[in-house]
This record gives sequence, structure tokens and C-alpha cells, in this order.
Amino acid sequence: MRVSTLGYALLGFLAARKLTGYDLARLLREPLGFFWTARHSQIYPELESLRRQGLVRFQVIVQPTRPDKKLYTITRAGRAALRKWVTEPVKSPVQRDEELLKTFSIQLGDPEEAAALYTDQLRIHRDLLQRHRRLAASLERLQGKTLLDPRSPQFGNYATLRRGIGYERERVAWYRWILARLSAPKPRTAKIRRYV
Amino acid sequence: MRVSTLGYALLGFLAARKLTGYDLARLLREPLGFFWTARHSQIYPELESLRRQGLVRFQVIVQPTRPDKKLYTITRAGRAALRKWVTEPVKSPVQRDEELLKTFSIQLGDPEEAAALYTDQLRIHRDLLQRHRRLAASLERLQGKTLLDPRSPQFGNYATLRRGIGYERERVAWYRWILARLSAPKPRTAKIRRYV
DNA sequence: GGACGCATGTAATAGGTTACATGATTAC
DNA sequence: GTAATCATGTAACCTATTACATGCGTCC
Repeated sequence: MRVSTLGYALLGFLAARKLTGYDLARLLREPLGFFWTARHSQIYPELESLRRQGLVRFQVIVQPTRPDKKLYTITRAGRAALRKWVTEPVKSPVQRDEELLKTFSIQLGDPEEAAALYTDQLRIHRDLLQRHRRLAASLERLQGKTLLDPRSPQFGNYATLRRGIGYERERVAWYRWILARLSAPKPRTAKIRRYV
Repeated sequence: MRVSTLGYALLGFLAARKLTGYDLARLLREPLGFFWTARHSQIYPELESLRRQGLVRFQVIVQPTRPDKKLYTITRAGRAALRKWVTEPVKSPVQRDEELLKTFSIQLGDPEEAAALYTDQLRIHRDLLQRHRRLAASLERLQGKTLLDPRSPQFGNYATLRRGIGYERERVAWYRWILARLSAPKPRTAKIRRYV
């Protein structure tokens, strides 16, 4: 028995507060969980595995009007395992971006359809960028310079958020570049237009 | 029988030239395949599946000094399938970044060990950025403005390379930010130093 | 009446990694 | 000699997605 990466993701959230499997599923649902995603069907068995290893425990909360729930708490052993893991070297991240894979062969497709694809994506990521920025701004307003202290409990959250902002900003800029390319007037098109 | 995303990745490379499974494994090996990765154990069966679907075919090349090899060619049907796929909407990309997951809880770890981790990563991504930039520069020198034509056979390659550059540049900037945070003088540390 | 949120689970399948397996040639 | 490159494959295992399953309360 060992802890999977998903297990550490769950421990990471549980280190801040008590949560149910349902809560965790919500946190790891796209596009909110912007550095790790998982479905509830993976989360429930993983929580059970963490419990068997003594890294979390739960208490059942009986609710009159809603289904009963299991509120999970990280144990001392869980916190120790997480603390050890965070500074261990990472494996080089596996890049799997379907959109970039399509882009690699985009010259084969219809330019107008391609432009439609990237326009949709631009909108999605512009919205995401705005959301991240708002969240960062509200954190900054509430916490101020504490966020910049690498021992503050909110430091990791703020650091990942900054990375999310940088990532989305870069993405948006790239969409704008490719859309400009796709809609730039082509000599051939111009000729056809002139004579048809 | 349907074509997996990996299948389209293989078709994408085969659209440009004939390749063996071994060649494809090399192209999809980290960190070269920066938008899709796969091992040879996944590639060989996938090529066979594409062949059964009539999207690729191969010819055996007998080599006197080296092992025989299968040189794969994309078929007309394969090219059509690829062309159709490139402009189809993408599923929202699943983000799974172990490093960011660690960052989320980094305040729990030792700041010096954390700094070592990010210093390593900074070096790796600085090198990757430089490599992408050199590749882009050499492409630009050879092909010039053709690269900016979305119908040019090199357009997709150039577009993904630009994205790679943007991505790595953003990453490097973020590493610098977090390292600055981790090594910034803390009042508490200063006090301890003064009195110990 | 139907969709959505809360809440937890299992089963079947697909996708991906690691390890096993073989064997010649070339470079250090 | 020994490690790396070329070259192709299979088997076992782990990880992740989709689908199946249940049931109450609230909102429109």
C-alpha cells in the first residue's frame, strides 16, 4: 500500500480543513481544480485507502433533511506524509494537450473551422483568467502581505493561483496570435474575391 | 473500433513523412513530445489498430546490419480522418501537474528543501525554453514568412513551438518569483541568526 | 413534472506505465 | 566489457473515465 498522487491531492485539501468526499469532488472538478482533476468514483475509494493507511479518519454526520455524510480529517501521520512529499523531487510532468495536438496538424483543416475552434477556446480561457485574477485580488485584499510569506497557510494556494494566472494569460495571448494568423488576408483569397 | 487521441498523434506525425514505430516513440518521448507523450509499448499496438482500420499501412524494410523495420505510411482514409478531427471541438484539457499540487501545500515543507526543488526545475525549464527558442529561430531562418501562412505544411509545427516557448517562459518567470519568496529575509529568521 | 444539488458508492472499460523479452552493432 | 542505439513486441499492473445505482429536498 502506498499513497498515489491523487491521495496527496486529497491530503493537501484536508490539511486546511475537514471535508467530505463530495466536497473534495467539487474542489477537484474542472475547471476549478486547475492543477489536478478527479471524479468522485476515484475519490471515494482513495479516501478509503488513505483511511486504511491511517492518514485520514472520518466521523459520520447524520443529517435529517439530507443524506448522511462522512467528514474526513487528516491525521498526524497524514500531515507528516504530506510534509515529506511536498519537497520530494517531481517526475517530469507528462504533457498531454489534445488542443496542441490538433494545432500540430491544423494546416490540414479548414481555416474557418479552425478559427471557430480557437475563438471558443479564447473565450473560455479569457473567462478563466478573469476568474483567477478576481480570486487573487480578493485574497490580496483580505490577507495582504501575509500571502508572500512562504510559511503562511495561504501561501501555496496563492502561489498556484499566480501560476494559473500566468498560464491562462499566456494561453490567451497565443490564441490571439493564431487567430490573427488564421484571419490574415491571403493573396490567393483576395484574388478569388476580386474576380468572383 | 475508434481512433484514440494517441492514434491521431501518430497520424499527425505520419502526415508529414513515413516513420517506423521506433521513430514515433522517439518523437513522443519526453521532453521532446511537449504536447503528447507515449511509450513504445503503447505505440506498437496503436499502429496495429490504425492499420486494421485502414488509416495506415506499412512496408517491411529488411536491413542487413540492423533489425528489420516496419515503415508506416498514412493512407488517404487516414489523412481524411485526421483532417476531420483537427477542427472538431476539444474536451476541456485535464490538468495534472504534480509540481503545482506540491506547491499548493508547500508551506508545510522545509523552505530550503523547497528552494532546492524549484531551483532544479528552473534549470530544467530554462534549458527547455532555450532549446525551443533555438528551434524556432532556425525554422524562421529557413522558412521565413511561409511559417505564418496557416496553410503551410510547417504552420502547425511552428504554432505549437510558439506555444511551447510561451509556456516555458511563463514557467521560468514563476519559478523566479517563488524562489524570490522562499529566500526573502524573514524577520523571525533574522532574529534567530542574530542571537544564535 | 423535471432538473439540479446533496451524498455515497460499485462495475466495466479505456488509457498509460513498468517490466519482461530478444538480439545485433557501435561507441567509449 | 559495458552502455547506448536500433528495432519490435507482450504481460501485468496502475490510473482514470464512463456508466450504473439509489434517494430525498428544493427550485422553476
